[in-house]
Amino acid sequence: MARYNPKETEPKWRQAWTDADSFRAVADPARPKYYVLEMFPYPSGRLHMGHVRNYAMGDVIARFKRARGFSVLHPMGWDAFGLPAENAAMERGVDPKGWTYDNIARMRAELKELGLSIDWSREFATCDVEYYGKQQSWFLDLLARGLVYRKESLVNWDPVDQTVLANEQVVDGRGWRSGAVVEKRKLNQWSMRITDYADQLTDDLATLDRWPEKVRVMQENWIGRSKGLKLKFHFADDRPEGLEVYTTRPDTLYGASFVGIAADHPLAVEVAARDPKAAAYVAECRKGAATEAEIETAEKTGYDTGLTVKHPFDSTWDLPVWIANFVLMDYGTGAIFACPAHDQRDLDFCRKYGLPVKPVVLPPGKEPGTFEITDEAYTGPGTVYNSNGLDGLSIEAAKAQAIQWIEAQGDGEGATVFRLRDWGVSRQRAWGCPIPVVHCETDGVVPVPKDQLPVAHPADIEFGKSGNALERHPTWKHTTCPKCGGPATRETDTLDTFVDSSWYFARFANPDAAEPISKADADYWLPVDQYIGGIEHAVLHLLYARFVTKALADEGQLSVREPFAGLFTQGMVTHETYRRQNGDWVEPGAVEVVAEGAARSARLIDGGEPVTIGDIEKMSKSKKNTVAPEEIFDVYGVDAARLFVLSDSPAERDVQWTSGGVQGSWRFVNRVWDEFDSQPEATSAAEPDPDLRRATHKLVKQVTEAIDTFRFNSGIARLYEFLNLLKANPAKDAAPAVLAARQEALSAFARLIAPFTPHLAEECWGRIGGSGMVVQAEWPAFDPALTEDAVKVLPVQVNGKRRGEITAPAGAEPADVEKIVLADADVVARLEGLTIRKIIVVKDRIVNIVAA
RNA sequence: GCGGCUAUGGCGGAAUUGGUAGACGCAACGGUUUUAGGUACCGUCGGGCAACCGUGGGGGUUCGAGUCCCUCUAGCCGCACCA
Repeated sequence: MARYNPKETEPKWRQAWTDADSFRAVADPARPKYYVLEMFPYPSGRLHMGHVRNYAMGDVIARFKRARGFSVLHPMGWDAFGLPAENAAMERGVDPKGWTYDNIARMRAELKELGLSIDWSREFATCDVEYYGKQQSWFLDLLARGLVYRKESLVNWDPVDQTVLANEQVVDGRGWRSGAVVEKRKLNQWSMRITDYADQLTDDLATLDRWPEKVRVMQENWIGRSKGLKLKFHFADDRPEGLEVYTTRPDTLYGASFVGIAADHPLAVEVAARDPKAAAYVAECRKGAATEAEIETAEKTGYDTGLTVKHPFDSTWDLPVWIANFVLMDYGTGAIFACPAHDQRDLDFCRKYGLPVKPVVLPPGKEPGTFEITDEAYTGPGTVYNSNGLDGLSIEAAKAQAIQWIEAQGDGEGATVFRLRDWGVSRQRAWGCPIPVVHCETDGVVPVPKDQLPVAHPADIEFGKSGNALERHPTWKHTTCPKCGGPATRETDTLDTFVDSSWYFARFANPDAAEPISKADADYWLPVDQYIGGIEHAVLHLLYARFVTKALADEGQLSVREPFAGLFTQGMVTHETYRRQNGDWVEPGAVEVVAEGAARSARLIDGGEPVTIGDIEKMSKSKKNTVAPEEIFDVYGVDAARLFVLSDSPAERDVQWTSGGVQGSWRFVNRVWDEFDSQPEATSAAEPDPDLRRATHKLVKQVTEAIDTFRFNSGIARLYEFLNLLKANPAKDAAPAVLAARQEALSAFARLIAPFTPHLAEECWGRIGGSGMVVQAEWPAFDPALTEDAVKVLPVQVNGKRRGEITAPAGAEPADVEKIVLADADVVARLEGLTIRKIIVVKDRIVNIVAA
């Protein structure tokens, strides 16, 4: 059997594609466009199996769409700013810029080895000054528009690393890197007004019908739109201003027991100023619970301020005002009214402090006299009662009525409240996009004029110490005010790296454009037709990109209002874990796994020490359960590796890497090559064998549909199946009809495997004398009439149990099928002693005889 | 607590969307070739001697259910004192 040699063929074909410039994206108005994009990588320095799977998926789609006549854009870039480069600088004393570009060079080479159909002419990194300078340009546009602002806000401050940390970088109250206890600090921070778009970002989710439901739900929850009432309670004493609360349950106002305010509420601060006990309670609350688990179990506590407010519908009814630890200052108005009967937290609180509990919603089927609240609040449907004018109304009607009354009284109005907060984009880090403003003593914050962009990093930036190297630089920040010409200092904060990735897809439309986004090119290419990436970006990156797209569309810089028409979230690559007796993790390459029947055990190859086989987990350095792609490429070639990560699991689920699995893919590669290699050069002019011919057309249909629906594993299974069929119809000593059918089959097969194993496909295509390269060939077409078998095997059931089968011509009428069935000896034997009640014939599918 | 998803052989998973459950692959077992093999090739492979039984458990709809409905259980993911 001819051995396939990927070491020879794979580099050869990659060079051929490069020479032919096969993957250059051309905005051809005569052809439909297709923009395929995988989330661009952080240049960590090495390619891992997760990259292989992610980019292989995108490549399947890109090659498939290209073959189907689309003008395809499939670009690649680098999400290159960020903390790891600065950490490397501190740990190893290297320059972040040099470190990053070295990593990019290494990873580019590795990615190119994957044989991806990428238009490399569009490549850029977000740390290229040509890129972040354009980002500064549109940042200034949003600033001018009021979508960017600066305000003092509470941030997580790491006192050792001297920087702000994102919430995700705070683990159990400590900085993830330094281990220092994180402080809350008030700092002037730049923010983007994403909350201005909260409604649109929610509403437009409904248009994203090619996004996973899961991601849409996550975004919807994250934005957290709720509709209710903002209502001002008047104080019982003669304080002029009222106390504003937010509620989604105005229907339960008659069930109110108290009004609760957050410990940080201005009123609480005021009370604390004159009441030492209140001050002590507020201080206690501020310490607060740090972890989620603590919040979960934290007891509801409160402090009675002694103040009272009047019930909005009954001026003789006074409600006490409590400071309560479960009321949050940064949601709604920082104050609530509590209805214990229909809210569990309020109930817990009222039971603890002996406050009244009055039900005002009667569950269906309950009597007013007998319904009682014990230790569980009732939040279900029902009819409002105990509520004067609202009595008898449904919850929805009572909400509307209460809001109407409050509005008529001038005490408030129906309001929409979001959980989404504005996006804080300031980072005290040098390795990021500088924020292009200066601070002038006379003119305050002044934007850098666009003709002075980019605001670039200084060349002699000194990393290697904690804190912001831009701040520390001796000269960089000193400049002159563009307005008055007087002395000024540059802003030394840089932008969150999520800003960098919030528009890169639009820059790919034309990475050389003078303006940030070439409108003409973006109008052709955008939106991204298929975006592929990890579920971990379900909220942050995907939400920011949607926001920036809308903001830039309102600026007139873009036409689309949604960046990604289709989204696919792929699963991870996992591997078994192994541990030595002392608990140390061991890499798979050092372990030999032995199977005795179903039982498996493992030991070190070197020395034979037994090792424990652990859980299957995401490949990670810390658990040492990684397999280096280049080692796999070296043994089996790129195609076998690509094939395996796509074939063994559905694309949205995790795939478990196994050495046996990739060997199976490698076997397939060889068997395919052997099949092509055994086909004689001479062509057969005979009429093709009809069965093989039909199987070929069926295969084309199945693989086409599988790729279209991201069911790569199923498509590959069909290819394996078909290869088995070819083996059963070998070229050796074949009849001319079979040889002719094989010609058609192999021609289709080479093109069908091309998205998955592109190098092998080229080699096979060349072997059977295909014209040009597979990358230039059209996707095979199928004749629908030939995708169905001419003769159908129909299972025959008696009372729903399979009792035999018959063959009938495709499309046979039920009456004719019945005749065949009733003439079948096996079936007749089964029916002995029974009376046939009914015969159900589903055309081309099944026969069921109902008999008793 | 709220929201979402999942459950099929020893394992990953298929199943024309209500019509032959277990395709395809891995592992295992048996064989052939080989000086040898952790190679390659061929074969067997849900359970049961069988009748039959089998898609997490229980119920239902239907001529027919892995697929639809109700209910329970287990696991995974996201959010979380959000008023």
